[in-house]
Amino acid sequence: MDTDEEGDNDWDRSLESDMLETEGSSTDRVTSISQRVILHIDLDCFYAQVEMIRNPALRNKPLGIQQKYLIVTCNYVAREHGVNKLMSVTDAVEKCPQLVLVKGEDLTHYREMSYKVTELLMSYCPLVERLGFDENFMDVTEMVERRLKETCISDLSFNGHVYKHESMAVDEENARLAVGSVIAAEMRQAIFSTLGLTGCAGIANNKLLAKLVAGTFKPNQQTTLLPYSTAELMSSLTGLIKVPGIGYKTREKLKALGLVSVRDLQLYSLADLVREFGEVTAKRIQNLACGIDDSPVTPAGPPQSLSDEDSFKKISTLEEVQKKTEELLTSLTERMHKDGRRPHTFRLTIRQYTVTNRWFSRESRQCPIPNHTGLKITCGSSEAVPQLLGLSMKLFHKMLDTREPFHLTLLNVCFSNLQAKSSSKSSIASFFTQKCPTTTQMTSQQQVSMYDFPYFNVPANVDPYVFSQLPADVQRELLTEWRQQKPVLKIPSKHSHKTSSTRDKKSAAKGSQCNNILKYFKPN
DNA sequence: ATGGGTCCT
DNA sequence: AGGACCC
Repeated sequence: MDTDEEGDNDWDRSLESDMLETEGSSTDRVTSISQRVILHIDLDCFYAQVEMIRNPALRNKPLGIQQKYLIVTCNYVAREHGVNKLMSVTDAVEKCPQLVLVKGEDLTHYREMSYKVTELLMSYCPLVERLGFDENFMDVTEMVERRLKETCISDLSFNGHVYKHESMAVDEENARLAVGSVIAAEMRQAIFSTLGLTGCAGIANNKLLAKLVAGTFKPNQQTTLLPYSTAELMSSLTGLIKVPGIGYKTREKLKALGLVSVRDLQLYSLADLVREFGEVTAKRIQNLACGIDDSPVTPAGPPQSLSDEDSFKKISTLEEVQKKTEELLTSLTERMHKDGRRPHTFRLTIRQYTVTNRWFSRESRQCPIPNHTGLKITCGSSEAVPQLLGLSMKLFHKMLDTREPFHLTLLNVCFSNLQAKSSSKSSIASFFTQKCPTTTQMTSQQQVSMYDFPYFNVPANVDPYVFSQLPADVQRELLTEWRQQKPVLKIPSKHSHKTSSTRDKKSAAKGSQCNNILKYFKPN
């Protein structure tokens, strides 16, 4: 039923849409050079891997990571025993009585490892986008172009699987993806040898396809999608909800239109779809169903918000609310202090128990953070928590009339509107005004060869991580300038601490003076 | 669901 | 402030 043979038109559209050239260009050569090469790197059972690194004795045992009554993920030994993600602890232990459980409600270690992975990837190529804690997209198009110029096509081969092929010769058409597959293997190897983590990679011409194809061989494998196999990959999806970008609500609306399969959505009238969703969304979801996705890889910076939450069976008194909120605030302010930036907005979120459980919806109230409080958070003063607790209770009373009985099942505290506490200048501007008298050397990392080093074309005195934090258009502008000229900007290199000209790692990790961006991308 | 995150309306 | 999406 799901087999699809005649729908060729969709794939012609797909190819055209991803081309950078305008419609007139139809030669194969132009087509192939205009395609992006996107990697999706997806760590295997991430929380379980982190716990197995923390305690290697868990390696050969079935391991489940428990949050409340749920197994949120488990290692592959546990999966062999029939344990799966998001199983209840009861069901999991029934399936596998020897299952070892590790509590995973505190995300600190996972978050730290997650940023180490992103940081490592960014050291090769600045265009890295995070998705959750365990997935990263990379746009390696420029790296591929550079390598291709110095590589003979006859010396190339695909690394890992090629979707729906047992083997694949490299020719001019697929050479760029082949180079992408080699780069993907290097990224996975770098992650494994420096952090001890395994993962999967997908290599394709856009994010959607890279992500989907990454999942076709698991765990610890990689797969490349050739453009002409797009139709097969998309129609292998068992339902519209499997298309990233189509979530529960959209699936339900599509179901109401009679659309349940990917193919249904591909072939549905766009005009009718526009009537339901509006033009932008209609086009986007129909394109997704066709494997078309021109969304860019947007480089990750430091997080836009920090939050801490806890769920529970029941909280029904003000005292309990106060106590739980204080706990949450204590850990959140600690994290915020380590971040180094100053939050300007505070939000309190609750979830109320209701019998007619309207899809677990939350309510929130937010307010500006007064200057004196914000400063205390950032400098790590113990007075910050009581002040925030005061704010929290005010917000709480805006949501609930506490003269009436209440039943909460969740509390969340969140800092947002995070601003670098810089001295008058914007933080980005200040990077470029700091002077660094000595030119520092770029050292290669780990087993990475100099040839591969990420910032091949950025000046040696530019910190790659700082560079990677700049908006993409600024990056491109600077790269263009640097290609033509000597660098005009003086920026302290992160490697310069080795020659003692800047802060060492420890003071950088501790120091409240340390630049906020580096917090997330420097080892602790 | 859990304990986070993103961006858009 | 809520809603959609992602893990």
